[in-house]
Amino acid sequence: MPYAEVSVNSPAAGRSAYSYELPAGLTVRPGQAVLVPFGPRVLQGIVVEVSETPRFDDTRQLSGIIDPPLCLTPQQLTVGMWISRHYLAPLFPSLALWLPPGFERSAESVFTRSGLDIGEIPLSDLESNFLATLDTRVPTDQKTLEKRFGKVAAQKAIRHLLGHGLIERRYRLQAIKVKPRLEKIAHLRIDTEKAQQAAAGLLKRSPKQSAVLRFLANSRGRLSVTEIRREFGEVNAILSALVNKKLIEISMEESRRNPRLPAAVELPMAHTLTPAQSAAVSVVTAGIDEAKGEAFLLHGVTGSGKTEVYLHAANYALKQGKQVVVLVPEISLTHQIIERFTARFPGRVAVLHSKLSLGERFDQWRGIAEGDYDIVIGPRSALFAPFTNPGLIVIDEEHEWAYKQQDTPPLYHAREVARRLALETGAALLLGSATPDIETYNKAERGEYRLLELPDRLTPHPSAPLPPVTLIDMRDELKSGNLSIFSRKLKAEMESALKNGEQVILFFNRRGGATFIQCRDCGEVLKCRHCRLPLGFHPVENRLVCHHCNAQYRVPTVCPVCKGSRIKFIGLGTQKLEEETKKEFSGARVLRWDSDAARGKDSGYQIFDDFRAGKADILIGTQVVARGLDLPRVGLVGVINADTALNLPDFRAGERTFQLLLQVAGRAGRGEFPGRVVVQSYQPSHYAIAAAVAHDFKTFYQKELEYRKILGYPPFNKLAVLTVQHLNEADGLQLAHDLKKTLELERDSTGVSGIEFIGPAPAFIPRRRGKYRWQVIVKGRNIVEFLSKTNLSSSIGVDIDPLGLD
DNA sequence: AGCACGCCGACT
DNA sequence: GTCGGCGTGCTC
Repeated sequence: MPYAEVSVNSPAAGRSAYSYELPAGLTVRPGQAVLVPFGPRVLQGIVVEVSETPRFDDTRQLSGIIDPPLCLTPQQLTVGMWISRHYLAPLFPSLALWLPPGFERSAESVFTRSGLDIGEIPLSDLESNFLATLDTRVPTDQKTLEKRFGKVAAQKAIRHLLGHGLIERRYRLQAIKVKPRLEKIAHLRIDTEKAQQAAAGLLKRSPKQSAVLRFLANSRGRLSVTEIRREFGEVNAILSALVNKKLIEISMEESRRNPRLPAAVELPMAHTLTPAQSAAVSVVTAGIDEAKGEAFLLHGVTGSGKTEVYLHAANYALKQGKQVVVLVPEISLTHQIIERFTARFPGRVAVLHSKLSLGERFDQWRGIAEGDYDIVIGPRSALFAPFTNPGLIVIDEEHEWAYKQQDTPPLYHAREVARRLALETGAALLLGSATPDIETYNKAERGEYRLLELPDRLTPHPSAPLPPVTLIDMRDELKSGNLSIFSRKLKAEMESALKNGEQVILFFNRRGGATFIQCRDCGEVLKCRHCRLPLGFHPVENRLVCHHCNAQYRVPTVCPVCKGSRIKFIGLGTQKLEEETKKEFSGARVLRWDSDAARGKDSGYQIFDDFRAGKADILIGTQVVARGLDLPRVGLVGVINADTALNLPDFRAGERTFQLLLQVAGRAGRGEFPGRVVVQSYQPSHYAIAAAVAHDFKTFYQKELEYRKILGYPPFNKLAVLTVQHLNEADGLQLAHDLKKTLELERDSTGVSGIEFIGPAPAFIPRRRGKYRWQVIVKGRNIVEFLSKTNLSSSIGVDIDPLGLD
């Protein structure tokens, strides 16, 4: 008798599949979406395996196949299961990444009144009221009842009434969330020639009918009623007259909700490539042909034409009848790349992202599944587009942190999942960046990825070099009595740029602001004695705390290095910077673009467009202004505080700082004006800053790798963060200690070596939803293998390859 | 996530 | 004695 191992859509199912007996006559395939009984409910599930022997003795019968039928491909199934294994994530959500938007439906309770008489049973007013609202046949769902009687009261009443057998509970899946949209379509019942004749005949007596008929005939005999209405106004009577004359027919047809894509002019592929670009393209196209899932790292300085390489490689894959996935870090900031793809491949590009409505996302998904589109662009989730034969996966700005899923398991990294998907499907994987991730570059160096370089910058002036960078030591400014935010050099450069009609970008590094303490005389940042990571300040206890090992220190009054007394909390906001800028440059028009200013759906674009259109002279911004924005009138970029991000308690702080500085420097000199950059820093000799100023990725990479090696950070070890939560702070800490001890015992008893546990320490968000959170860091070679053998309680959060250790 | 089971305090 | 609070364990 056949059995199915099923991943069940219940938080309780965890990482395991459950065994079900197949009812006689029913066959299912691995990947199939099914319904299964789970406790008192019937839930959604995905078949992961079909076998003759169950993994569990006491099986129940599988309920049936979900309608309409849906089945993951073997590759999708394999990748989904890999995600669950590798990230120690629950199985169903890992597989569900492939499911159409709105597919997941949980079970809800519904109630009917039983035939039982109330008799002597004591009921409160609310309970009799509650009972009266229920029908004996038509069930009412719990949500409605909770809305009417209040959540707690309803639950109490349910319990009481159920206990006395006055009501009955059943379960059903939530209502379907999205349906295909139906649209009224008018089409001709006669050929277009006859329709033209009929229209001529109608011209005298019914001119409007005649016009509508001609309009239809001129539109290949098919139009939606909405379109006709847009042209002629209210047309219901006219259409029904035409229907009565048996000239046309009206039917309901499925239509697509189309998200608005940037309107783009069609552009041919004719663009000539530089020798470096065409060399890269031919290597990638060979990879597409070989279909072995090879990975390529395209390392190209800002403005070296990486997108053109993507476009040519994509064009090649499409010509082979294959599909293309293009991942971008955040959809809202990358509409330039969407524009270029839609211009080159009009009508073939689907966009999938969370700002679309559920209906739009559903329709894009269906369009992809039905072959209407063969390119998809979107953030990390676009990787899970339902392509049957992907030939190329592009990850633009592959170093970006947005590719790591945060908060909701599975906490996957799109780059790593794309690697698995490429290996499974044979698609070529193309990672692009001006500042590759250290781990990615390390893989390229070791030959796991193939390195492609674009060393030259393409600007209107073909040989324009990278913009010269001046590094200002802010300690010198202080010593010479300049207490302003602006160094003398930056101020002078800004004045001359403004006089020259150039635009200026001021980059302000928000990350790390006010969380660390620095000496304004020598630039020293207070660090943990054990971990060498900057200490965070906890105002409540007035103490300095290491977020790595939880060591605590008193706040010193003098600098431990230079004995100076000007120890300061670094705290400057963009708003303050805006004020200061307006004060110092009174004639200039200033715009601010940070996450506060860009809250609204489109206001980010708005600020960008305004600045690009020359409506302001100075743009002040945080991370967002560093992205790949093309602003041709920017001559000068000023970095207000290059080093604040260096002082985050995070081993990737150096990498992050380097990436940001290089990106922001790349904004200068992309058009009419020669670019230059002024970088202000309290730690100008730090290798991340020195290398960024020299535009020298290689040197930075080597220095950073040395540092990672000494401290045993990735790529030399793998990391995981385990988080425990508890309502009580001390109990939570105790739990975390217990966890660490259990894991240490486990490690020692199984003879595993090279794994260490650090902490417990407060999590970066030490309290969330009323619960205190403590974390234990796991560091070592085979930590995933080790952790999956231990049976961690499901209440412990696991983050494999965390972004930072903060 | 729910829900059942089961053990302790407040009350008829 | 009973009702009902929420700690613990289970769902093939």
